[in-house]
Amino acid sequence: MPRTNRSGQSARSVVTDKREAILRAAIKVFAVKGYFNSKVADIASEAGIADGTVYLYFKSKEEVLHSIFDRAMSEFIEEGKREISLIAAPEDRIRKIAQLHLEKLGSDRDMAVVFQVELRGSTKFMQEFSAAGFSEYLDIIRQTIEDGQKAGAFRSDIKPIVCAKILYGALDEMVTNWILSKRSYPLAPMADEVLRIFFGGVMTV
Amino acid sequence: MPRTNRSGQSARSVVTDKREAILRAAIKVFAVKGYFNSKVADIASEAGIADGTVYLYFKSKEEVLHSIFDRAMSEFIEEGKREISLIAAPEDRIRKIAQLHLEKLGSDRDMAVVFQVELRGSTKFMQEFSAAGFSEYLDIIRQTIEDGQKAGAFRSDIKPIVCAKILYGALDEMVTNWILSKRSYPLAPMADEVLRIFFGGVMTV
DNA sequence: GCAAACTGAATGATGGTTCATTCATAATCT
DNA sequence: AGATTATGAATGAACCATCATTCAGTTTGC
Repeated sequence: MPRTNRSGQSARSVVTDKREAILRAAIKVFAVKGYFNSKVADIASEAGIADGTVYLYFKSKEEVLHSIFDRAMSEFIEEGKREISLIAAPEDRIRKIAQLHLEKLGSDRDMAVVFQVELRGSTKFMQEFSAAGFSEYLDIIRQTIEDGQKAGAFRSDIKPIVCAKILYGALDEMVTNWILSKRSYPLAPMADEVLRIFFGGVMTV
Repeated sequence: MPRTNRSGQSARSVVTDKREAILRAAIKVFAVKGYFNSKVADIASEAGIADGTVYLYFKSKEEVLHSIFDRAMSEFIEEGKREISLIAAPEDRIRKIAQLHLEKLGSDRDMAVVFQVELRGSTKFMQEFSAAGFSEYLDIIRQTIEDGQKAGAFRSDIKPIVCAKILYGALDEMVTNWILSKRSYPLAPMADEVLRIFFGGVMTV
C-alpha cells in the first residue's frame, strides 16, 4: 500500500522509498542471519511487504546483496573524494581517510556486519566487489601515499600499494574486531591508534 | 575397501587416512565453490567415496568445516609456539610470527582460501573460530609486543592489543590480496615489507 | 474502470541426511 | 586348513524439508 502522496510526490519517490525499505530490511536480516541463511521471506517480512514484492524491485536475492554494496560503496567513495579534495597535506589526507572509514562503518553496525562478513562469504562476491569499488578505494589510498612520497613526507623505500594494503588491512581488522566484540565501544577513535603506528612505527627511536 | 594390513597396521590408521582424505577433499571443494555452494556429494566425489561415508566420519557438513579449522589452527599455534620459544628478542619473535603466518598460508592456496573466505562467511563461524584459536593467536602477538615494551624495544605509548590487531590485520590483508590476485607471486616475502612499516612507520624521520 | 502495484499460496528444484543392503575381511568352528 | 558365521565399513538411492521464484488474483490510485 503505497503512501498517499498529498503533494506532488510522484510514483517515482514511492518506488525509491520501497526499494530503500527493502534494502534496509535486507541489511538487517543479512547482518543477523547471514546471506545464505536469510530467506527472501525474512526480508519481505522485515520490510513489511509480501514476498513477491521483492521481485518487483530486484531481479533476485543476489541482486539485493549487490545493490547494498554498490550503493554504500559509491556513496562512501564519493564522500571520501569530496572530503579529501579539501585537504592539502598527504599526511592529513591519510588521517581523514582512516577517520571516515571507521566513522562510516562504526555508525551502522548492521551495514558493517554485511560489509565485513557477508562480502567475504565467497570468493565470487569478493571478486565482484573487488572489481567494483574496493580497488578504487585502495587506489585512492595508494595515490595519496605516492603523493606523500613525492612531497618527502613519507619514506620512499616502500611500495605505495603495499603500504595502502597495510593501512586498509589494519583498519579492516579494527572493524572486524569491533563487530565481534561483546563489549560496545566507539570505533572511530581507533583511527588515532592505527595512525600512530602506521606513521611512526612501533620501534623506539 | 580397507587397505590390507600386512603388518601391525590396524583399522585405526585406515580410519585416520579416510578422515584425512575427506578433509583434504573438503578443503579443495570449499575453496573452489564456497561452503554454502558445496554439496556433500561434491566432497564425497572429490574424495572418491560414497556420499554416506562422509557421515561415518563427521556428524554434518558443518562439522567438516569446523574440523578443518580446528586441526589447521592447533597445528599452526603449536608450531608457532615452538619456533618462538627458540628466539630471545621480541623484535625477532615478531618477525618470525609474520614469516610463519605468510609461509603457512602461502604454501597451501586452497587452505588459505578456506581460512580467508569461508571462515568469514558468517558471524557464527567467526565467533566460534574466534573462541577457538584466533584469540589465542592474537594473544601470542600481544604478549610478544608487551615483552618488547618492557624490554624497551617498542614504544610504550601504544596498547599492545591494538598493536597486535594492526599487525594481524596487515598480514591478513596481504593474504587476502594474494588469494584474489590474478597474478601468481610468492606470499612469504611480503612479510619484510609489512614489518618495515610496522617497525619503522611510513613517515620520514 | 483500468492500469499499476501488490499479495501470498503454489511450484519445483535443490541438497543434506538417512538407512536398508552389500561385501570384504576377521573370527570361530570342525 | 577349509568351511561357516559374524562384523561393520561402505554404499547410493530415496526421502523430505527448505526456499527462491512465479503468477493468478486482489487492491489501490487516479
